[in-house]
Amino acid sequence: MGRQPCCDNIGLKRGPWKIEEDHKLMNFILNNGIQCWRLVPKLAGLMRCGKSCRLRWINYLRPDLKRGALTEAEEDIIIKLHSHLGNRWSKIAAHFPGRTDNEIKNHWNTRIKKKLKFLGIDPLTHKPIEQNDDIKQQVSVEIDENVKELAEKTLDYPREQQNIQNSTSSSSLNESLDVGSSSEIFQNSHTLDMYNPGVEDPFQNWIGSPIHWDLFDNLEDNFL
DNA sequence: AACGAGCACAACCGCACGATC
DNA sequence: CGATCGTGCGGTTGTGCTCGT
Repeated sequence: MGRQPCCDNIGLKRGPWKIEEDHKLMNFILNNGIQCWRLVPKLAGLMRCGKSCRLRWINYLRPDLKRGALTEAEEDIIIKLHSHLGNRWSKIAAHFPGRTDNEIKNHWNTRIKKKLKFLGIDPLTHKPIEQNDDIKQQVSVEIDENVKELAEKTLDYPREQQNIQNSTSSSSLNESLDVGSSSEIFQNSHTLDMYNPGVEDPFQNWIGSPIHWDLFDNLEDNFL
């Protein structure tokens, strides 16, 4: 009883995809479409399981994928969405056409999580981490001293900083995003910096306020 | 130049769920 | 109505690259 595995692993290739394999899969799907993932590798002449082909297509080969690092603004939206949706990466990714759930999940685990922890925010609850007073004070001092360094080194921030600092207008922030729906989301929600009028550096303001999440609440209807 | 640590990302695994038989 | 199938999802692991020593 129980489910059969999606494929027997006998004779099937695993590990990183080669360019020839990518070409085979890409050509097959572009010419024939996707009827049944299980049949795709057989018909395309690949020694992979259907699941592996599906993953490769979704996360890497799809023509509509957006390449490049996630922007600071996209990170903000991800954090907000995560506070509402939790680890439902596919739901979060649905707000970023061209981005994959895997990509967002990886970005969360490798960068945003650390960023939040560093700022004293629990990535799970999105609330300030409970600490005794001594530790709180110590962490607070460390954060103050390291905020700039964090922004400059850890977060690949300067590029975005330039974009943001060059203008306080929402349109400029939108221009700093790639075209696509995240940009549209920002246009619809009048951008995040509308909540901090007059603040030249939204990032500095953001990290100084653990309850910054409240500022996002008005955006909820636009997202959910 | 060689090595190891840390990091980012690609890929795999196992489970859940809806559809179909 | 239960068994099976196909697919999607989230957690985890593997791999390759970069950087510091």
